[in-house]
Amino acid sequence: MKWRALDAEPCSIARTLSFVGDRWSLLVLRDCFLRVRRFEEFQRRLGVTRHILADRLKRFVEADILTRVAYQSKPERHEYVLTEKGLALYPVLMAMARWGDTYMDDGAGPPLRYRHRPCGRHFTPVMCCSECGEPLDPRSVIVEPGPGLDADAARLLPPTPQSALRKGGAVS
Amino acid sequence: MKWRALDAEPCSIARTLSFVGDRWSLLVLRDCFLRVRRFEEFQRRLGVTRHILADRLKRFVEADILTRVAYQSKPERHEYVLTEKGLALYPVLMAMARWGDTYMDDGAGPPLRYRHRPCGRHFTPVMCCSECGEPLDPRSVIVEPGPGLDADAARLLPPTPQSALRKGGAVS
DNA sequence: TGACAAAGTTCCAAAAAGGAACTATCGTCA
DNA sequence: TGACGATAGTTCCTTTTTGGAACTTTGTCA
Repeated sequence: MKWRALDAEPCSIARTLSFVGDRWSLLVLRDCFLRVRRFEEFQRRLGVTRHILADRLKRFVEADILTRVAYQSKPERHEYVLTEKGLALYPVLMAMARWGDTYMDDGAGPPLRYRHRPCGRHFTPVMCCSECGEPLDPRSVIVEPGPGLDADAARLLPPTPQSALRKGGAVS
Repeated sequence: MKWRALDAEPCSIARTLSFVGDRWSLLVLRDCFLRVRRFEEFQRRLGVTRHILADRLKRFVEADILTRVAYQSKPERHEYVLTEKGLALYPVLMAMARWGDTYMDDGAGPPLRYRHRPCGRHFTPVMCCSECGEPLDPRSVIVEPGPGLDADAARLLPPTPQSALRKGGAVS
């Protein structure tokens, strides 16, 4: 399958990956969330080659994930700022940070900690159910076809009734 | 920067990306969460070339994200099942699904819907603060150095005091 | 005038992915 | 017995994507 064809797949994960499923995209966005805004600073921090960085920034701007804002003229200089659509990728990055903190810790503890301004405490991000607020367990989630799933694409569905995710896992 | 060197970066997102930051890894895992377990079925569903699939599965097994379980002998056949470490990547995938549902909807609505078995309702995944339970807004999170951040790596930190994430965003 | 900075662009070599065919083991069926 | 199918890979070659370094452009500052 061709790579950029992913955005036509009837799967929201595949569509998201058509933007961020490569070596550098999410690291560029991580830096955006850390208030990095300028080409040179992305390049210095990430060590990515310049033409890859230019390409990723261009694609993000085209996708309205970043906007290019002039911060001076003569010569014209721009910086890259997250849009609302870009800010909405925050849970993806926090989920990765959490996983890395848990499983890729080198023994020294997490490199960064996060403090929640409203409650004032250090926290970890937890993925919760929008309806009941409980933390999500993959074994407690039932996947169902949605309105955007055409008949042909039903191959993407899991078997019914849904089997256990693993030996000993919960079954309906 | 060399790609696999990412796992040595003092950043949990970079370390996580050293496993899942490529074209196919997260799609393989998506299928694992949909109860796909066998080589042929991954290959058929994803359209990925066979040697890439073999390589990704091998790497996941080596990383203890999947385990290889025999389901018959003569000839020996194995299937791939998520470990706890692999199951812990669920929030990453759900965050991507949510973003795709929101921003990559082709007008037909989401391809899949999720029902939370404990409360019985369709839900969307929401990233929340572990301490107060409120949904996270990137503009309300303060990033601080953690114990795993050596002095040299402090370059990864954002400027202090932390500037606004975007024009009009909240500032401390 | 010459050095410097920011933001790219260009060129070539190296690595990774795509595509198709090939291999190996065993069971089944004629 | 021998062909065929299923499963799970492996091999070979081509195309695409990255890595690395140098080069360009526009304007400031000493």
